[in-house]
Amino acid sequence: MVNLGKVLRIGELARLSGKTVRALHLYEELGLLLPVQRTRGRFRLYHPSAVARVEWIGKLQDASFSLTAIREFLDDVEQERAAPDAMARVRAVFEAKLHETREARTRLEKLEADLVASLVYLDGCRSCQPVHDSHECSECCINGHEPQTQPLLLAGLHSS
Amino acid sequence: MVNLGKVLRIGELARLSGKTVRALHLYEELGLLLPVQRTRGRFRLYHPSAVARVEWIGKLQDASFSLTAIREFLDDVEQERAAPDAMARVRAVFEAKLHETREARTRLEKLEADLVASLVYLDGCRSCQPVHDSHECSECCINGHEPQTQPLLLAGLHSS
DNA sequence: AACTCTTACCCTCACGTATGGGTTAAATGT
DNA sequence: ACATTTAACCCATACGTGAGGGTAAGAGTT
Repeated sequence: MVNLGKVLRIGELARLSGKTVRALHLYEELGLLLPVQRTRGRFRLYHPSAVARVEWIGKLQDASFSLTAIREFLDDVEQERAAPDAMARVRAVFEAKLHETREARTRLEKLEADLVASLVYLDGCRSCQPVHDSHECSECCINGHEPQTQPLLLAGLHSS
Repeated sequence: MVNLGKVLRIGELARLSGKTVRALHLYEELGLLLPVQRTRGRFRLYHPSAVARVEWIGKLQDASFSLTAIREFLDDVEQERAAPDAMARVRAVFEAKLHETREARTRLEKLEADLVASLVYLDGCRSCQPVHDSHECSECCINGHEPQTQPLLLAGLHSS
């Protein structure tokens, strides 16, 4: 946008990609991102395609690849262009990640249910608030109400 | 199991709760877990209910509460037994977490779709492998195939 | 003797934050 | 036309964070 011509400075790249300057420095340290050149004063200058590169890194991070894993991933692809199993490797990695993701989603769904159960339980508490003062209500809600039915997320509050 | 009577040592507590000794030490440093007493030789001795406490900590961690957040949570509940809004606070925290969780699940679902799309794309690649040698296929699969349709998770591989 | 526990220290990852200075581009002054 | 100032930007370096993992030397327990 600002640079109609060719290059971006790190701040622009940061804004366009949604990352911080610090993060981009780190990516360079780890060999994930290189400026096409530097100014005389050592300012980094990036090709516009760096935005896509950084966004790609972000995508893989969302997929919970570590930065070093992303680095290995790049190495694999760059150095094994001639190997017959390059794509097979990528496939394997993605398939493994897909399984992880499905498991993570299942865990999140369980957590959601736990949270809802806890909120329902606390709703029950609120209805007994008018009956006695709030000190007793705390006792009632945290310690009472038949301990077995207490949601897991509230079960640790009694024994300090 | 081993201690029929009263107390657990840290290793037993670790085994029963599925955490490491190191983690339990950390919880103590942060004020989340206290031994009922120590032996003359400073070995920590825990009440059996500590197992539930540790499991509760784990549950909240699964809900992506940080340990310091859990600490604040405990403070809130312990120090505000007399305050009328103690339960309201707990509710608020849980409701916020529920929203976060739903958002996280949505993100995971998007990620799952991305992964599936990438795998489908790679399947397409594999079908063109017999046509030419693997070097060219790598070029084809990573750089070719109409760039716009390339899944996001594969889009960063061309511009090194 | 064999096992468990203690404190203490360093390692990891993906950055955040702080320091103290250098660079660049634009606006102003002469 | 050239010089200076200014604001914004950037540099390298180093230390801090969270939630532990790992290891070691020594001391306690059975």
